[in-house]
Amino acid sequence: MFSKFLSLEPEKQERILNAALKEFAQKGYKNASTNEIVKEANISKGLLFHYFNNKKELFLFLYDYSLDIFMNEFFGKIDMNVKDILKRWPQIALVKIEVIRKYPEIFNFIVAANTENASEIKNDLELRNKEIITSSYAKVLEDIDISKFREGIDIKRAINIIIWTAEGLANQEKAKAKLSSLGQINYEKVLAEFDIYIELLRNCFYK
Amino acid sequence: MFSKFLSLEPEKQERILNAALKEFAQKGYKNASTNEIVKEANISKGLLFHYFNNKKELFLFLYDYSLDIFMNEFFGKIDMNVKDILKRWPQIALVKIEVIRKYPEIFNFIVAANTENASEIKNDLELRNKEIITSSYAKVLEDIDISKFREGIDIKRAINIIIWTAEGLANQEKAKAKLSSLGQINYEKVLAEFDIYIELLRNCFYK
Amino acid sequence: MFSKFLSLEPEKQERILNAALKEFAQKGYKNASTNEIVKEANISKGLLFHYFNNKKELFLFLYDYSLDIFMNEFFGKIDMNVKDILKRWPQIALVKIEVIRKYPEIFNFIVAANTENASEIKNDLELRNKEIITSSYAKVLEDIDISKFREGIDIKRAINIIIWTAEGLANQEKAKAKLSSLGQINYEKVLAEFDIYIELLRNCFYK
Amino acid sequence: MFSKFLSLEPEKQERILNAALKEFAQKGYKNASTNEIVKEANISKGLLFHYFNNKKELFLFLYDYSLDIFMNEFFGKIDMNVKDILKRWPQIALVKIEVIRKYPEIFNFIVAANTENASEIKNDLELRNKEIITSSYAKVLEDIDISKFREGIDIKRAINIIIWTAEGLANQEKAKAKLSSLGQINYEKVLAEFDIYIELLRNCFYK
DNA sequence: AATGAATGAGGCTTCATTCAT
DNA sequence: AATGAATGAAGCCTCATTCAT
Repeated sequence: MFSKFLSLEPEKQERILNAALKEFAQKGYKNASTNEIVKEANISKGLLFHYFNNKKELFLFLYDYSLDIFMNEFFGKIDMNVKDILKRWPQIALVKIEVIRKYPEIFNFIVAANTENASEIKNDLELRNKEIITSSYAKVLEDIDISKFREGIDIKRAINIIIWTAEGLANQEKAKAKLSSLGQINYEKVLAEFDIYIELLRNCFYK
Repeated sequence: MFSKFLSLEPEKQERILNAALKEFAQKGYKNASTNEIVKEANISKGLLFHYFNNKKELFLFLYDYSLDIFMNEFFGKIDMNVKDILKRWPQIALVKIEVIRKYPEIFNFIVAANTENASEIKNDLELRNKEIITSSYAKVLEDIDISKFREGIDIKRAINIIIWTAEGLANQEKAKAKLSSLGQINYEKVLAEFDIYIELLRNCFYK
Repeated sequence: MFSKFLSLEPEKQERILNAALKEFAQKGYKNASTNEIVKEANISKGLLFHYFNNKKELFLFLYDYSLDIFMNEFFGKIDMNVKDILKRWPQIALVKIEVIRKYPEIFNFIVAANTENASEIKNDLELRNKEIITSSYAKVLEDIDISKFREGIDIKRAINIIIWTAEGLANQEKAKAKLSSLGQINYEKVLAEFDIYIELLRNCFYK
Repeated sequence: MFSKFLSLEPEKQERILNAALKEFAQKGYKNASTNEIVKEANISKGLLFHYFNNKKELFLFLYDYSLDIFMNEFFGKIDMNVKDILKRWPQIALVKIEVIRKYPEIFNFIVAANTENASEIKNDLELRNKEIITSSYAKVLEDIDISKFREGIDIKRAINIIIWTAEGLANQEKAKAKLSSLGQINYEKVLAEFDIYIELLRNCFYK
């Protein structure tokens, strides 16, 4: 399908990927201009369509590519031997942070793609996400040791609370960072904060 | 600024607002067509620009207008005498549901506006949201009775967990509804589920 | 449908029609350029699409318009009181010549449209032609006096021979004109030639 | 001129010719895509232009090639010893049918090429046709026995009527076939009909 | 105030042709 | 001879915005 593009010299591939990633992340699908992409990538108009046929296929290629890199990196780094969810969870947060630090543009693109309204791609994105999200959640929660939960606790819902707390904290910190002058997240502080919440939840749910 | 528009006969004002609300909610900022808006509102092309100068100002006027209506209705209905956060919170959820049911188009528009990437409006939206969100959170959490919390509990963070759990549950149900055949949220079921989580959290945090 | 265009000042309408007629007649549907049309008509790009939505609708409007003018003029001038086919036929040929002389561009366009391969419009043209051609033939042959035919003559086929002879002659003369230096048909000569054929056929088929 | 192409292995030559023939016949000159041709022929883009320089020369080479094959086959099969035009003519029709059945793609291409409006090739086609048509007509009518014609008959014009009748009938049947569900010509029926017309004309023109 | 014709820049996409390998 | 990546002009069409009436 995209063999023409994939057999390109890596340097050029990257130039095109980065240009497209950046343009889509900044402006969204509809507003992104293929003109800008080719200008930034320093290739001709025709060449982009030689590789990707049309704007939509370029976008979806980029999405699959980004998700692939992100997920591989992510799951490659998680230690599934940690069975205690309150220990695995901080680990996952750490790994996620590392991956974002390693591929910031890719992460930006994925986030932007999912805060997107363009009807042309909505279905295709949802199709891809449905599968990925459910399978990722399952994987991340796989093989959790539930023996540590206090008796009488509704374990399924307790786990949900743990997850939502983690997400909530992450979003809060992101929002704070946006408001601050630097726009940068202080990861060390976040992790420390994270530990406090974990302790709080441990007292609630564990024996 | 928009005095010309505001001194219009109310019926015509509404026609224009509804047409624009609907178009933006359905298609997003960039994809929305001023042509469709004037056709739906049954006014001339020139008139729209006579009132609002350009598309962006129309959109932002609509956003301010929507937020205003929504917030007024929302805060008008909340009973601030309920000081127990685990009781106020379900109340807030109920009120939110009522307001959404009363102004579905306005709510759709606000949601759509915030899942929007168009670079032309991103900054302006964020500017508006920054202020609103922080002040709303403060208001909703005002005057909470913390005497019920067990001793030794980190109250500020416990409240955060409560909030994030509520948000997490809401998002989960929205996602479920999207995947289901109807696409409709069963509010009664959600509220029942909500109660279970509240009980779980009460056992954790309260005396 | 095309009310916007039709309520234009006639001078501008004509400018646009002529420009489009000429471009399509010269280059065929696919090869014709809307860019050239607007340049020739001295209007902006957007305006053409404001009137006609897209290239195909412009073309089909032109076709219906051309056929309408041509047919009205044509049938308006034929004297249906002439019942003898060998007299009506030269009359028809004469009328056709007159109409072509009056609207040469329109005739050129109709001919060009029908020597056209573009798949985008083939169906629409055939749809229009099927109806027009059968009804025209019927009208032109309506009420013919067959009492003059010799007994034993297969009248239906004899009439076909008469028609095909007329068409054959007309095509031959057109081809000759194309080869000559002027490219112009000498109508007087053609009519004289026509009379000779009519006499020949009268001797064959009539009492 | 095309020596490079002609010194190719015949199998490859044929692959290219058939691919191009098919594409042009189906889509017309302008609409035909050199991309599709090279894909179908399984050669590289560059090679096509190495052999034919450009699209136009490819098309005209194909036209000359097709006409050459068609005419050779056609004239090779006609029995010029049949001197009676009313007998030679059905023979010619039969031969034409045989050749079309033998080389359907070539015939399709020739027909399509001549119902083509593309300005780039119009002149070149007309140039080629002018010569071919006049010389073919002369050849086909060569050495006709005119002694059978009744005295007083204008023989040259009578022959024209015979020719036009044959053409008229052929076109009528083609049009009928197009409208029918199958789109196929029933050759046996056409030939029977042909015989009726020949008898009619024999009674008119022959002693 | 109100209209809607008119603009023209910019959008995506196609395609014959070239050229380095 | 043979490849196919690369070009860029030209194609059709959209759309916010302006302006004469």
